[in-house]
Amino acid sequence: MISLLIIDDHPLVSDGVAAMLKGVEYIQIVGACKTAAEALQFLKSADPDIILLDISLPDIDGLELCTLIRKKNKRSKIIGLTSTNEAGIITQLLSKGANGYLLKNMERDELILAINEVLNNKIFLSKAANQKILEQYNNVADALNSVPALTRREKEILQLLYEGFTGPQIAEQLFLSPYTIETHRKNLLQKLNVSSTQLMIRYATENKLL
Amino acid sequence: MISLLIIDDHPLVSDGVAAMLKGVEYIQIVGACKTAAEALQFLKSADPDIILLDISLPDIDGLELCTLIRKKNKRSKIIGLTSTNEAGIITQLLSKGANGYLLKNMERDELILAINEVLNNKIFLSKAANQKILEQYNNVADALNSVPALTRREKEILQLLYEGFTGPQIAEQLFLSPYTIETHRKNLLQKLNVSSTQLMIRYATENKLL
DNA sequence: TAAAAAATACCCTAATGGAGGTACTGATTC
DNA sequence: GAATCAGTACCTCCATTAGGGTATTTTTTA
Repeated sequence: MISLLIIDDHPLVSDGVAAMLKGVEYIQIVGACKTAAEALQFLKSADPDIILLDISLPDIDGLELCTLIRKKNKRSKIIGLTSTNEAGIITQLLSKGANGYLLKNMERDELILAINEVLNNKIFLSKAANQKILEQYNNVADALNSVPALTRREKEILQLLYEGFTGPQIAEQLFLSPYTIETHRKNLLQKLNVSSTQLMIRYATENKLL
Repeated sequence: MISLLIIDDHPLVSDGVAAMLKGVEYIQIVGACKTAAEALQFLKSADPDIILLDISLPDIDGLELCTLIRKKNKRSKIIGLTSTNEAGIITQLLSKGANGYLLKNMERDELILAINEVLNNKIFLSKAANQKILEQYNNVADALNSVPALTRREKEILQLLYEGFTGPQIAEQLFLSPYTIETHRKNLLQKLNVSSTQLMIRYATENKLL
C-alpha cells in the first residue's frame, strides 16, 4: 500500500487528486494539508511514501518547504505541482530534493505513472516540463554568442582565477611578473564589465566561458 | 532537400548512417569526413543542414570541434554521436552549441526523428541520454545531504557575497557591524573548508547552496 | 530550565585586490 | 609600412580580505 500526502491550498486540486486516485486500490491518501505549517506539523507524526507539493502556497514558498521537508525526511518521494511551466522552477525544485514535477492539468494516467516512477527512484517530469528543461540548454548556447571575445592568455588566467589561485600564485606558475597578471585581470574585469574577480568568475561560469 | 554531413573516423558508422538514410529521399549525404581537419576544410565551402559529429575523433576532441564549427557556422544543426552514454558529455556538448545527441546503437527511426526535431529548432537527446541527464539532478540533490549545515544568517550573507557585495556593503545593508560580517565570513570559510570568498562562491554554486 | 548553537562585536597584522595610470615589444592585419 | 592587438611590466594608493584571536548576548533545542 502506498501512502500519499497532498499539500495544496486549493480544495479543487486535492479533491481532484483524490478523485483521480479513487479507483486505485493500492494508493491511500493519508492527508491533505492547506499550508506549509500544517504540512510540517503533519509530517512530524507521519511518513508518507509520496508527497504531492504545490509550489504556490499561502504561507511560504513551496520550494523552501521542499527543502524543509528534505531536512527531516529523506525517504518520502516529493512531486512538485504547479500550474505554470517554467524551466527555472523545475531545476530549482529538483535541486532542492524533489523527485518529480507535474503540471496541474495532468491526466490521471500521468499522475499514476509519476507516482510509480518516483517510487522506483526515477525522476519524473511531466512531458511539457521535459521539453522546457532541454530548451534551457539552448538558451545557454545562445548566450555564448554575445560574450566578449577573450584572448588566449586572458582565458588561461581566467581559468586559473576560477581554480582559486591568487594573482601572485598565477604569476609564479606562468613565470610572469605579478604586475602582468594584474594587468590581465584588469583587462578581463573591463571586458566582462564586472567589478570584482568574484563576480567575473560568476559571470564566466554562467556564460559557460569556463 | 536536407543536406547532411557526417564526421566520424569509423567507416562502419558513416556507412551505417548512409544505409539507414538510403530510403529517405529528402535527406542527402553531402559529405563524410574522418578527421576534424578534414571537416573544417569541408565546411569552408559547404553549409549542410545537419552535421552528425562523432565525439571521439583521431585529431582533436569532438567537443572542441563543435565549438570551432559554431564559431563559423551558426545555422547548421549539430548532432553529437558517441558510443558511451555519459551525462557530463551530454551537457558539455549542448553548452557548446550542439542541438542533439545520439548513441551509436540508435535505431533508424530514432536517427530520422532526431534530424527532424533539430531542424524544428528542438533539442533531441536519445532516450537513454535523456534518463542520464535527469539522473544528474538527482546526484546534485544527493550532494545536498553531505554539505555542512549553514545557519540562516550565514546563508543570507553567502547569498549577498554571491551577489557581489563586499563585507562593508553587506554590513550597511543589514545594519550590522562590518566586524560581524567578517566573523560570519570566516565561519563560512571554515565550515566549507575553502581559503577565499571566491572559492566559497564556487563551492556553494556547485553544491546548489544558493 | 540548562546547555548548546547562533549571532553579535571587537582587535591586530599581513597580504591581496581594485582603480588609476604609463610604456615597451612582437605579431598580425590592413 | 602603418596601425592595431596581444602580451609584457612597472608604479601608487587605499579598500578589502584572510588568519589569528576574544567576548557578550540572544535564540534554539534537548
